[in-house]
Formats: sequence, C-alpha cells, structure tokens
Amino acid sequence: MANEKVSKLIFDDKVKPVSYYEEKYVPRNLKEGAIVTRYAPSPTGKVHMGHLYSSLIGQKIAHDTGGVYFLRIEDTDKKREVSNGVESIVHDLKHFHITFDEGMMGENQETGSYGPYLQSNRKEIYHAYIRDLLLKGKAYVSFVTSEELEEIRKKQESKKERIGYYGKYAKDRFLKEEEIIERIQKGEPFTIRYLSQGDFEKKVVIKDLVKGKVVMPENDIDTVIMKADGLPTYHFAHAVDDHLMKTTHVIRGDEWLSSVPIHVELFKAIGANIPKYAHISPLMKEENGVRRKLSKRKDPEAAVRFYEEEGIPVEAVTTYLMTVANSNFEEFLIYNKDKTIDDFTFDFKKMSKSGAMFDLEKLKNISRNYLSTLKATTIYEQLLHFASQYDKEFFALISKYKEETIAILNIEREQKKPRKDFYAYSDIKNQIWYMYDELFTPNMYEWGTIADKKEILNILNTYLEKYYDASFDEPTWFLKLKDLAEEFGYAREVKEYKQNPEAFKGHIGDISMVLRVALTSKAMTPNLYDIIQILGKERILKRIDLLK
RNA sequence: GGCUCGUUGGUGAAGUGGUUUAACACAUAGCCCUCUCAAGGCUACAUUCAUGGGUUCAAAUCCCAUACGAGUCACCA
Repeated sequence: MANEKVSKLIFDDKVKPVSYYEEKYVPRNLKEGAIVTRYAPSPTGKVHMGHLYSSLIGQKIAHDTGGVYFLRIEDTDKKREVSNGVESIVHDLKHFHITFDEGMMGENQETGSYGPYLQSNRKEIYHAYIRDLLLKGKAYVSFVTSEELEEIRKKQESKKERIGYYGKYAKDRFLKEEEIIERIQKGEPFTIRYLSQGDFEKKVVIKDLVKGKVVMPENDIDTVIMKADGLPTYHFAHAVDDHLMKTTHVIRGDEWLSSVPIHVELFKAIGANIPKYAHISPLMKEENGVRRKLSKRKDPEAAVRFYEEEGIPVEAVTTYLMTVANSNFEEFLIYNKDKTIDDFTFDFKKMSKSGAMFDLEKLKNISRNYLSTLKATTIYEQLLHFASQYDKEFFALISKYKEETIAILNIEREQKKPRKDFYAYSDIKNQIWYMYDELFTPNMYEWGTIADKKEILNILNTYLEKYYDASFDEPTWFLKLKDLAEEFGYAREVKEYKQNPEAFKGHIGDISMVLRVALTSKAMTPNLYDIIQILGKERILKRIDLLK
C-alpha cells in the first residue's frame, strides 16, 4: 500500500472503506431500458432557460422509459453559493411542472435511498474513494500553487507545448513520502490529484447521444480531485455520484464535452461503468450581429422567472422548448391537434448539434395559439391566479365582475377560428381594460375620419333614439347601424362608397367607428356587437353621456 | 496556440446519393376577406445548401482543404 501514513494524516478514522458504499447503493430495480438521469445544478441563483430546456428533456426520457429523475445539488464551490438556492431551483422548476422522483425537495429536505443528494453532505463518501485511490497509488498529494501553475503555463506557451499539468510537468508526482508528511504537518495547503495513466497520442471514442461519434485524445492531465478545502472537484464528484446513484444517462451542456476524457478516466479509476452522455447545445442569442449564449445576466428572457412574472403559459414555454429540442414536434402538433408533449416521442438524434437562436417571437406565437384554444373559464381562472400575484388592482376588478369578465374573455372565442390577441396573462389587461368602468376614461381624439364633434354627438343620439335596442341579434343590430349610416349620408357598404366616393360623406365603417370609440375609447377592439351586449343599455347611455 | 464541435433564407429547421424547380413553422411584405383590430385565405421571400477542390452518370447529402463561429485547456461548475 502506498501513501499509508499520508492518508492517515489526511483522513480521519470515520472514513469508511469503499466497499461499504459499493454494497450500500444497490442496483436500481427498474425495467429494461429505464433511464435514470438527473438535474445537477449548483445553487448559484435562479434557473436559466437552458436549465429548463435540459431538465424538460431529462424528465421526459426518464418518465417515458419508466426510469427515475432526480435532483442533486452540486454545492462544492462554497464561494459561489447563494442563500436559499435550492428552494429557488425547486420553485422555478415546479412552476413548469418539473418535479423529481427523488433528491432534494427543498432547502433541507430530500427523499430517495441513493442520497445524500447535497454534495456537501457527501464529503465522507468522496473521501472514501479519494483515500482508496491514494492507497492504490492512483492519486497523489500536490502542493502546487496557482502561481507555480501559471509559471508552468508560460513555459509551455513559450516552448509551444501543450498547456497543462501532465507528464514531466506534473512535478509533485515525484514527491517523497517524508516530504509530503512534513509539509502537511507544517500546515501547507494541498490538493489531491489523480495520477493520469492516459496517453495523449491515444484516442478515446465517445458515442455522444447528441453529438454522435467524437474522437478525442486520452486525458493525460493530473486533474485535481480534492481541493484544498477538502471538497471534491466537479469531475470527481460527478464520477462518484453518478456511479453510486446509478445514473444511466448524463444530460448536460456541451461545454462539458471536452471534459469527457477526464470523466472516462475517473469512472474507470473507481471501477464504475461509464454512463451514456448527451451533450446538448446551448440556446443562443444574437446581439449586434454577434451570436452568443443566452445569458442570465444580460437577457431578461433567459431567466425562467421571467415567464412566470409575464404570465406566459407554462404550456407555451415547454412546447416551444420541445420544438427547439426536436423540431419535428412542431409538425407532430399540427397533425395531432389534441395531443400534447406527453404523447410525443423525444429523440436525441433529432437534436441539433449546433446551438439554436432563442426566438421569443416564436414563443409568443405558440402562446397566442395555445391561449386561443382554452375555454374562457379556464383563461379566467389562470388570469385570476396570475393577477393575484402580479396585479392586485386588476385582481380585485375581475374578482368583482366574474361573470362579465368571462363573457369578455369569451368574445370571438368559441368559433372555428378563435381570436388570438394576447400571448400572456399580463397582456390581457391591455386588451380589455376599457370594459371596466373603474378603468374607463373617454377618448376625445381617435374618431377616425369624422372630426366634427357636433356631428358625432348627433350620430350617437340618433343611434340611441332610433336604432338601438338591447334585444337585437347581431344581423339586426348591424342592419340598424346601416340604417343610421344612410340617414346621415354615409354609404351602407364600403364597396358602395369606394365605387362612388363623391356621393357620400363616408361609409358604414366611419359610423361604427364613432360608436366604437364612444363606448371603448379605442379605435381597435374585438367585435363591437359583443361589446355592446356585455356593456348593456345603462352603461352605454352613461358612456355616451360622458362625451356631452 | 493545442484539442473538439459546428456552418441549409432574417429565425427554428426538413433533408442521410436521384420523387428537391430545397418541406414545414416563426418573422417580414403585398393582396383578398372585412364595420376597426386580431384571426383567416392567397402570394412573395435560399436558382441554392460557408468557400474551393475531388469522387460519381448524379451531391445540400460522400471525401479533402480553407474560412468563419463556438466550446475547452481552473483548487468554477
């Protein structure tokens, strides 16, 4: 046994033998082909769109195959940690219906028998494996400082050699045991590095589920597996955790692709099977003609919270993301109108190898379409839920006028080609505010082609006296409006006017515009007849009165 | 600089040697419909698949080179 004295110095007696963990974490009892995968974020802030994107895929393939989706928190970098990070992650994902079968459930809760799922609580486990490698001579203690590393790098650069701590440059490989003990006892900070057996001239072949076959040189760099603070690095924790937690598939951003040779070596070193990898391309954003990754800091739409706060329906966001992941999903939905994401078979092979530009406009379009398929009562409930958190004033109004609000939301909805005029719950108020007396203010300016106020009032008064009756059905109502137009010298039909513009003051459109603006203060509204019916006689009189 | 990946219209893309005069969707523009708006219908939008060579009767599809872009080369994940 190598390094026996050294490891006694570093690890206390509580550290169990590796065999303990190998026996404790038994293979999962799942059916053939079941996928076990995880979301493994570091708790550094809010969930990013790219995270949602990959967790959507992870959850789907795990559940479609009868597997397990779990949440492991990678908090080995204590400097970057954010308070309530876990809570925030769980909340953001839950809003998008992403829930976990096991793992972290909240700041200090977890379920599942492959835990702990918080890496900082797994220190003993990592130590067991690190000590094992140390004793087998596969790892060694290193005192190299970042300054020394920098010097090595410069030397390599000037000699045009490959950069890194490898081979002859890995000078601490050759430290004598006595020296190591002495320096540790002096309190000198140290790390533990894996003693790489790799050969840069040899190749490793990676069969990535997204990128396909990738051939890379073997890793020959002695990567740090335990940091000076005693916590493992990502690379080592990844190998140990996914081995013990019986992960079958690792889905992660493609920035990890070039680390796979290290991971392969580490998995082999601890005697573990190598999981299947799927390295997914990032969501991109274009700014000033430059393509870059969608950034949480620069792009508000990158934070998953944005959609919750905007009231963009969860279904729209997930549909969009699935469309980006597997573009055939879009056609699948066109031909299977009543189907959802759950009926669709996701395929890694259909994923793009290069990063897709994130297209908010397309997402909004999907959202408009989605919202147009909902029943008015459903929209109402969702709107109520949204407003209760983000618009208290509007919440009070729609609560008070429940039936009326549903009627407003139902305008031009239950028909073959429903209206598609809003893409988010936050957008609804902009479209219908004038229907509430509390929000309505008369508009004196948008009268279309008719400028004379006397004429306007005359038209409105005549309408009320001779042509308005709340009991009219739509065709009758419109016929009456045409009668009104005729009385004032406006054409009954637009065509009629266009054929002979000199014969008329204007046409029916001008007359209905007068009515529309008087009642809604807006030049653009949904079907006027529906609005009139919902307002009712009393409020119509009142609104017209406001103009006098 | 080394290693790796990528490159089809403004955007997401289909496409895996001949049915492609390059699908579909978003965006944009025009027309139609129409009492306004939204929607809907129709039309337009890559003679060409980063560029240059090659293989082949035939290439966006196979091969090579070049260019450009991205990732990585931490005691960050």
